[in-house]
Amino acid sequence: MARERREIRRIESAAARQVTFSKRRRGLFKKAEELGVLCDADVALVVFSSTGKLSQFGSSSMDEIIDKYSTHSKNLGKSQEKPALDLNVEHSKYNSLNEQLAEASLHLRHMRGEELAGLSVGELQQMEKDLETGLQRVLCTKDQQFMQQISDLQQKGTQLAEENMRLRNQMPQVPTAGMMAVADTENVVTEDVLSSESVMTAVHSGSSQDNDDGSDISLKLALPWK
Amino acid sequence: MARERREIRRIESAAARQVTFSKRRRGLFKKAEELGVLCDADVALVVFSSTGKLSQFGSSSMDEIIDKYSTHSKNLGKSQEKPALDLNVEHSKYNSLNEQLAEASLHLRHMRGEELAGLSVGELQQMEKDLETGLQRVLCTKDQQFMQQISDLQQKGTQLAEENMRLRNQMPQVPTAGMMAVADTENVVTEDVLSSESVMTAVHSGSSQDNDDGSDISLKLALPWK
DNA sequence: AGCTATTAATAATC
DNA sequence: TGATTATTAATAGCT
Repeated sequence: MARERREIRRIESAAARQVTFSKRRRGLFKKAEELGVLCDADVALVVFSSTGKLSQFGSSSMDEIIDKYSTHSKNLGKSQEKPALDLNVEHSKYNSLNEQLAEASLHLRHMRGEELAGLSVGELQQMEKDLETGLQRVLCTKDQQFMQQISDLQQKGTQLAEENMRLRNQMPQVPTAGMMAVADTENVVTEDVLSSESVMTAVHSGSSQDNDDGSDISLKLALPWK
Repeated sequence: MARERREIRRIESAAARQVTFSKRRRGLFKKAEELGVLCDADVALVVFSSTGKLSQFGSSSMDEIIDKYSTHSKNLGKSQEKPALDLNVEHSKYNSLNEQLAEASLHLRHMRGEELAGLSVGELQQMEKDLETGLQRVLCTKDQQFMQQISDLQQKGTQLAEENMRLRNQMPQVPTAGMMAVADTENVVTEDVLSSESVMTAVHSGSSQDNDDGSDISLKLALPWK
């Protein structure tokens, strides 16, 4: 990469060696960093110059990467000086952890939609859409039922409140404290729980029939509550 | 250094990333070796691919260089004891942390709907499960809130019903048809909408009046919803 | 340290 | 994965 090709041999001249070291070291670190960034890799680089000077680079924490390395290399054969049983156990644990990490990484990539050779995007999307639609429908139904229950309850509450009012009005005397409290409660009930649906339009039939039916229905809904 | 300049950013496509990783890794290792030879330097290079695969290079013994590095770095702060056991403990901690971090990060991105290019059937299913779980939790929360609303309404309804009863009992005469209707309603109400909370005790006033009023009320309530 | 002439690395493509 | 090639990046030899 230069005016002239250079043989890959130890540079005898200390000065030239130093110069080349500086230049190439910079290039090497740059490359290391680029690899780490581009390929989402963990890179650890340690360089001791011939003068003993230390340079280092780690895409993340140096110690972390080195620890990881140690774990791997231990797993792959080398028996440490103090191959205590505990150590071996620890090693296998580390091994397991590492495997899990790799697996998790793979799993994550899949989740990210990467490395999906077999499936077509359209198929996947269709599947997702279908599932989502199904879930949405279930949700809607459930919500509607809840809404209905609430509506019914509200209706029931309003009905009872009005009934209370009527009873109170019919009762010339005997106003008790309990009644007062109830009155308050009624007001609260009247407040909208489902604002969107509480556009109650008051309509009255001039005549009064079918009362029983209406009340029966009301009763049915009300019963469940204690 | 190629057909086109490439931004130094994480390559999203796993396939492309893998290809680039292979090429650049080779280049990096070559450069590392050349630096070691040309400049008589000690070079240690450790690379973990995004899949967790380990690659390493050492101009001399890896462990030797790493030891040297450790010695150097020790001076600059951290005290690394010789007790391998402690180191191992540290390693496992590190690994565990890494795993958790990576997993959390992945899940987050996934939840956000990011990085979903393509998936295998198996992986898709898992994704769906995860998504469903998230949805389920949202649903549960929503349901709980609905339940709470219903519960509150039921309480109010019960309170009102009891008040009605009290009022009725206090009213010696003037028993109207409407009252009867209400009484029926109460009975029906006893059916469970929320079985857990439906312990309504049925109490009836002997008299029955106010039929007309009751019907009016029913109509009012019924109209709004439907 | 800068500056090029060259070589080496490599991104895109097959 | 490997080979090919057009380009870019790295860098050897000088100043």
